[in-house]
Amino acid sequence: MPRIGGVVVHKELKEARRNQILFFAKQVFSQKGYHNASVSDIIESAGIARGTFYLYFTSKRDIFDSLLDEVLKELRQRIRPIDLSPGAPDPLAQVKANIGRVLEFLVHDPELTKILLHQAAGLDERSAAMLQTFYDRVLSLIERSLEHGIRMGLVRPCRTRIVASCILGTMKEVADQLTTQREDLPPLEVVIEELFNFGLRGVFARSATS
Amino acid sequence: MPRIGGVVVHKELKEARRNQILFFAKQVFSQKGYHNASVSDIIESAGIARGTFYLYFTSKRDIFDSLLDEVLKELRQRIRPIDLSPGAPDPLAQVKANIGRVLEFLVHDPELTKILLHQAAGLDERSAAMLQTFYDRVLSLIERSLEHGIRMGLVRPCRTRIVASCILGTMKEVADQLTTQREDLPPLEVVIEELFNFGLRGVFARSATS
Amino acid sequence: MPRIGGVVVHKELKEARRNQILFFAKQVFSQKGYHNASVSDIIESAGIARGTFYLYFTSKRDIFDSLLDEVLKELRQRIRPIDLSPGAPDPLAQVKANIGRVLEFLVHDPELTKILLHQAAGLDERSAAMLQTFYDRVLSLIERSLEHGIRMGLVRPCRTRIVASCILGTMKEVADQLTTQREDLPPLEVVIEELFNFGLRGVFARSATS
Amino acid sequence: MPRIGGVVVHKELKEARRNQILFFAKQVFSQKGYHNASVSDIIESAGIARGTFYLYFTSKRDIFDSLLDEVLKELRQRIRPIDLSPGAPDPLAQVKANIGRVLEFLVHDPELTKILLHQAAGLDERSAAMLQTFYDRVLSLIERSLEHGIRMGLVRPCRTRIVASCILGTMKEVADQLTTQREDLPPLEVVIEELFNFGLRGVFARSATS
DNA sequence: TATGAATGAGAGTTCATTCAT
DNA sequence: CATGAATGAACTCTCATTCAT
Repeated sequence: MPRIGGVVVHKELKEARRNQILFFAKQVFSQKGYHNASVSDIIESAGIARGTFYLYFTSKRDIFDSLLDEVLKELRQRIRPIDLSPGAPDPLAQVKANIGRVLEFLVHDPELTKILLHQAAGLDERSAAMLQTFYDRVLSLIERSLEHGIRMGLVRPCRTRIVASCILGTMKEVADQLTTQREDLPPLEVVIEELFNFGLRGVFARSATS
Repeated sequence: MPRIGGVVVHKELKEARRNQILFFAKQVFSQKGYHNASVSDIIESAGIARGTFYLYFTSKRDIFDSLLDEVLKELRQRIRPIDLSPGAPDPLAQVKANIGRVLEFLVHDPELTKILLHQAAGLDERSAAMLQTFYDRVLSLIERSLEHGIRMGLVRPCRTRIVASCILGTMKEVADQLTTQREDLPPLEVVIEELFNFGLRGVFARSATS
Repeated sequence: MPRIGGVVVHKELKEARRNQILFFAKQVFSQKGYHNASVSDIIESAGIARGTFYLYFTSKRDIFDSLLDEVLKELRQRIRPIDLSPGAPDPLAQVKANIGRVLEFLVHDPELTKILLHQAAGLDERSAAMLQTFYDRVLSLIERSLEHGIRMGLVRPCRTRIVASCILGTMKEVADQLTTQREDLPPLEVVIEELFNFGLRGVFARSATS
Repeated sequence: MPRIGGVVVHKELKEARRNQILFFAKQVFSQKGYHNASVSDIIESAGIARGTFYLYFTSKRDIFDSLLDEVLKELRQRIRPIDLSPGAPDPLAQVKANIGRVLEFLVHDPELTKILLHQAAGLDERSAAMLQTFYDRVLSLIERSLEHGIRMGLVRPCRTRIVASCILGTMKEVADQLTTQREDLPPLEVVIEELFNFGLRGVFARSATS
């Protein structure tokens, strides 16, 4: 028991230290960008020695990837396929819940959002591939939902791939605005509502008559 | 006269040389990203000497900014406020024309698009400010159009700022997909049509009845 | 008594531990060389903690010196001056015995031999001085033997210093070959015989007639 | 012509610069050893900037290898197979000439000799392989000469491989002594003579009678 | 105007050593 | 006595920029 306890405490401490460094690296990367952020910046802000950094991460790139992994993993958990089985909640409500879970997380961690939206995009092939994989999965999910919707008569026939891109784009841009703009932020529910309505009905006043 | 002519020819030559370097830099930046692209990469692909580069540009950053300026300037020209004066074309047609002009350019110059969407985003404060200014102008334009539309009864009442972000987001994402995906590209007109319809009517089948 | 016994046992344990670490360090140094071998390599292969290492040795250099000391001390013991007192064995037999004792040890501990011949040579002033001292002693011993031999009419007159170097060189090179070549090793006695004959008579077929 | 001249001068200048750096690196490596010599040491002694170094050599290792290449190449040129064709000089004279050419070069460039004998030996697998190849070639050459000599009745029957090692060893050790000892250096001819005689006749006074 | 050798600040990374537990 | 997390000096290498030709 004490032995195990010791090891556990030990592991927890290591984990805690690692998270502490990750926390400061997140700030630094989000503020200065990957390339303009130096390992020196990170260790200074974390208050650790150079060597300590390399005790927990194999390289500057490694710690960046850890952060990127973190966002993507969290987002993957928050984006759930629409459940169409009998007794499942209203599909539209499920869509709205997805939007809510995603935006909630991104707004709650603006640095990670910046890293996802601004830094990871143009870094190199490696991160491009990570993002590609992630966004492709998301797009496929949206596309399939649209196809289901069309079959059910809920969604109007359309080029699902293009429309899926549109929907992804609205999410990205709104998330970006929410994390960049420091003022005039409407309550998150309002944003979600607007986002949802825009995707559902567009901007036209009486689209049915057109 | 010959003097003047000489100078003019001279200036034209300088301009041509400059554009030549810009052309190759565009390829290099779009492919490798700002930081991973070295001045060596640019001068090698342009076939000029190191010193020559600094005869036309003051720094690596300078040439990148020139490229960024180029996209933004071109896009600014292609995005025109909706003309509501009597005798002007149908507002919706004007909107669609705007979308068309923008996408046309971006698809026609995928390298510049990549630079705009991927590289410029997380570079530093400087380029962040340039983009901010540009996108703010675009967002304001969209917002004002929405407000007009609401007043005219064409557009349903909504949070115009958020909806403007949504619209901007769809444009960005679709442009990105168009320039990244090398295959399965539908004809540009189809994309424009889908984009336009999505913004106008959303995805809902019979939104009027809801 | 138990106290003393305790201390003795204690000291023996310490000594055993020390030797254990020395043993693994020997493998590591001989395989990777002094500089490419890290303290991490040593403690990992020895299965001890970082701090433990510094309980038994003051530095990486210290443990290397200990190993070097070990070889030199052993070799010094195995190289014995030729005993010319009446009743002593045949001088040539004594020479051959010397060769035998040295080669026997070096072949038996190839790692130490590698450290002696390859690592210690170009390390720094410190080890250079250790080797210098050792080899000088050996050379002097050989030289004095040659002088004796000349006086006794056994050895032809020659520049004893240079010839001593030659003899030392043959020993070094043969030892190196013996510990480097993993195959085709002739029996040690054969090697000793050849080495001895070469030093004694050279390669010439009938040197007496020349 | 002027064009070609320009290019030639240019190339010559580059070559000169390279050699200049090589010259200083040689001193530094021979004095401090590969690992204790830093690139800073080299550029300081050469009086050039950090970047300049990497203009002429790709890495610290690269410049060391260049030096090692230099010795080995030169030595290969100076070691010539014994010519047994009719009318060729006396084989023994040829052997002595080989010894002379090799020692001459090594004595003339003691730094390179130190690098060859002390630094390159225990550096790593890479340089070990280079040396192995070189020494194997030399050993084979000696061995073949011995075999010829045996067939011609000039050389007494023996284990040629072992004896070849002995001969190589005498050369190495004598070269080492010559370049290490700063005083008491006998004239090179004397050394060559002694070395030659030792290899030929050994140390025994009248080996024929034994 | 064009060149490209030279520059040097600054980056990421390693590793022998220390010391609180 | 044993541990291993923490340290930081020192290393090699890169690359935007300059300037004499």
